[in-house]
Amino acid sequence: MRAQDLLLVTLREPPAEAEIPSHQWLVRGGFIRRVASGVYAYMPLMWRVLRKVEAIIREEMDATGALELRLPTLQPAELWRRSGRWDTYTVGEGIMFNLTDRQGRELGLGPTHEEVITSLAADLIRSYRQLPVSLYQLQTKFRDEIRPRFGLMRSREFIMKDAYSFHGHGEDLRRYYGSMDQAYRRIFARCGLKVLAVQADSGAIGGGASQEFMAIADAGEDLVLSSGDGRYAANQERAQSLAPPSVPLRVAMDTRFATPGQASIEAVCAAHNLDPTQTVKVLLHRACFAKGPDQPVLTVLRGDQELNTVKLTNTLGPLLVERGTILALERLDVDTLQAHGLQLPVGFLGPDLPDDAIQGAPGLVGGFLRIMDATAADLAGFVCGANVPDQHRRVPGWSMLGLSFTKADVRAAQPGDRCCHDPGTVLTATRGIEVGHIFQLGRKYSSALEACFSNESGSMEPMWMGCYGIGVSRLAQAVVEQNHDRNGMIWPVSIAPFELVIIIANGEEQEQCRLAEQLYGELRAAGVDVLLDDRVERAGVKFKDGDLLGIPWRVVVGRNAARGQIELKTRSARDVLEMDASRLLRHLLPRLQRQRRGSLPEVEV
RNA sequence: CGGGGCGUAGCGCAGUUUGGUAGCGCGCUUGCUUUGGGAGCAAGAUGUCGCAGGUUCAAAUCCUGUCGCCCCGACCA
Repeated sequence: MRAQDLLLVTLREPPAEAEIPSHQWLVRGGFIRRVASGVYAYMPLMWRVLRKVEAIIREEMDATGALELRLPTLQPAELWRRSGRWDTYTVGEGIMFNLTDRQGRELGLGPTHEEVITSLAADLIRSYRQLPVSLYQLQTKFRDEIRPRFGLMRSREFIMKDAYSFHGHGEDLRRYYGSMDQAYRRIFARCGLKVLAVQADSGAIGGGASQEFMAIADAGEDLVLSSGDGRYAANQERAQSLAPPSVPLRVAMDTRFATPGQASIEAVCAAHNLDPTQTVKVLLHRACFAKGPDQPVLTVLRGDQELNTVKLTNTLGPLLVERGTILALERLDVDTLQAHGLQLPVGFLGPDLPDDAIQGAPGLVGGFLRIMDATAADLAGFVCGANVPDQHRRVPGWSMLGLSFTKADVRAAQPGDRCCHDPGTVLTATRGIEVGHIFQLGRKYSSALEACFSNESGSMEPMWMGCYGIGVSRLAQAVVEQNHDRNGMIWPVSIAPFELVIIIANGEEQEQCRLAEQLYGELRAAGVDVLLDDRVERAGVKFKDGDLLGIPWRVVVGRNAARGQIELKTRSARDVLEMDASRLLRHLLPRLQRQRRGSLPEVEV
């Protein structure tokens, strides 16, 4: 490709819309252009990168025995109602773009494809003899993100690889899940991405075991907690740890004491010489369900602990199965309570807050569902609010309150906490970008959509399913986030838009042009993905653009062209190798061959 | 959805407080010079000041409404 023909438009200044380096560089380099909030055009350079990423994914997916296909983006609501996700995805999370056609039929733009693939599998798969089957596609997905951010990192239209596998028994699902785990590690390594595999929450997809692949980056939106020994890593949404021990508090008898204006744990502790671990905190939420009334929830944690709302949500679902999926969990703080016309002594609430405290609030029916975290349950004596303004209470033990709680792990693990598998090690925090997620779905969707097969003994049973996603466009940007310097991007050879750029230092020098054209032809003939910068620009501009675009190899044909001398340089290193042009291919090709495989360990033949 | 901010040339921005001929830098066009790290000089082109109403002799500027975008929070595969 010649730079003249590339419609290369680079920007000297970062656009105002871009916050993080990868977003700035991609826009400055002319790789992407914003069309609407969270909607981007992939320009020719970006498209070359994406196609290389896709090629790597195809190779590795095919190697697991998966079959590529293409499913529709436009999907009928009826299918989503059968799995019970239409409401979750449209009304609840509101993440699915949906529309009504001219005949009044409701449709959604696919944010994911479990429903479609499962109904197809139900049609096509009849017998255990046809299993296992794994299907995948590379396709545009649509999600109406509340707040699109960071270019391709969180966009409303993006490219995703999604795969779905069907199995005759759980053991085969786990086997294939393991091989997808390995395939994913190979894909990311080949793309030059440093990832951390972590235990994850399954979220709205649901199901059993799941693992996320996090590209390590400060700009990442997820917090990963991992142990120094490499044996444990989890998304904070899901992470478990040992809370610090509490400071014992001996309470002889149930007493109230005045805490004027001390509406926070810190204030109470400071004024009465208490440790936060000697207190309990009470949080109120409203849980909204697909069916039935909203549920008031009262959660009790030890005073020094924070609530993990994902864990709380996951706890509530099974407790109230009859109300269907949880659509929202809303914190009832001072402002919200006032908006509902409730006057509660916020800051002075106790675990025994009576049910009638919230009577009269619109939409809320019945008493509290009371959830208690183990950190609170383990306390013998503790201090809590007395449900009266400016008063707290010393309680000798939980039996005093005569209440029944559902016990659950709802605390947020924190960096510095001791690990469950080895209290001698502690968790450290890393930020990550979720580039892949694999799930063992089990039979959730196959049961809902009646995707059954006849097993060896002739009886019908739902198939076991797994699903496996990679954010393709996000991955490409994550590579830039991990690989850039102050001059621009630094692409790994395996997914670079071009492997090598030839810069003609002075386009008016006949010798330079002639030698550059000759090398361009030779490199192309040798199968090298080469860009010839033949633009009528000064050398400085071409050098700057070459750095900005991050093309991994650079050949400069300049003042020594008449003597047949060129310069060879890599984007990442400073040193320049001056050599005779005739030696270029012999020097370059073996190195390129190695780099095209990405950072995979060498395989001996 | 709550809070904050911004919409002026392709990009980055000033001008708005205090109403009075539409500006700057980069980019673009032409010419000459220059030619190894985003060149110099000269001449030029480019705007429905987001949109719609209103106030006024006069609106980028004041008022009302509306649309879009960004940031923080909430939320989030």
